[in-house]
Amino acid sequence: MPARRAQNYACPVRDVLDRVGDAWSVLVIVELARGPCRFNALKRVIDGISQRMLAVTLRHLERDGLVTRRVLPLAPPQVEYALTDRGLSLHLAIGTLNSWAEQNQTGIRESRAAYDAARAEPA
Amino acid sequence: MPARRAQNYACPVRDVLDRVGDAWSVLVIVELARGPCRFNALKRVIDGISQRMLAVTLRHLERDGLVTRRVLPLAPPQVEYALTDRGLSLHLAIGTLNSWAEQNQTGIRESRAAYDAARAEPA
DNA sequence: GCTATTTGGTTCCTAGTAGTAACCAAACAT
DNA sequence: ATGTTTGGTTACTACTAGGAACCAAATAGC
Repeated sequence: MPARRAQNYACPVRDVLDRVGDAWSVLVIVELARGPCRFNALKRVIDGISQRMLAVTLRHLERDGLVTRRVLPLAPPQVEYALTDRGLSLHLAIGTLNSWAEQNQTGIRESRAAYDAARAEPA
Repeated sequence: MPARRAQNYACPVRDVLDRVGDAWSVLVIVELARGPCRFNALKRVIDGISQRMLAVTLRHLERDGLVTRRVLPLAPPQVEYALTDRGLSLHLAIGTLNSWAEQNQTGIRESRAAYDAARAEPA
């Protein structure tokens, strides 16, 4: 368990990234930031996610108090998910990271290309 | 490749998280933000990391232009790693996330405990 | 009445990869 | 000449992320 030892490191960011570093959490949060949404609606809009991964992701977010789950007493029972205040504040924090990403993605792509090119031709 | 499809989603954050969401990258960046550092020095200070993971992590960061690698022409050749300006700016962006984590880690722990307790006793 | 579809999941299994352990090679020290 | 430091690479494994398939209830369609 190397990640555990890393947490002895007392680095709070690691906690966040353990939750949000996976492929889907951010996508779900961003989508829910637009407003509450039902399970299958989320599944449709987050293209490529499987039912299982959406369910797992939502459970995690719910457990951390980032998302609420509300079952509507309807015929085919509908479940509405929404961001909590905490989830909303995380969305803002992610926004910062997003800005950085937008400003730097071109530069990063160039760096990668240069790096790869340098190894490709060790002439 | 679900993560790929997710990137069609045109979500720049995902790019960042793909690089920085792993267990070690943030730790390395935080450590290098204190100043340049050699390979084994990093290995010693980042408790629990293996040689391979440190090497892999540094390669990734170098490829993205976040870290420079400088070989010192000494007897047992020493390699000094340092953050680039881009790496430094990422460190700042991570700082935001870190603040959020510090402010919310208590609340999150409580949410988790409450959630787990609720499932434990489905009385 | 019988089938199909929508709701929101859960179970089972596999493929991929994160991570560990072991090996490598040069140079200096003892 | 054996050991230790430097900075890795290679070979292997165990875990888990994630896809495919299944489940169950109710309404809609025919």
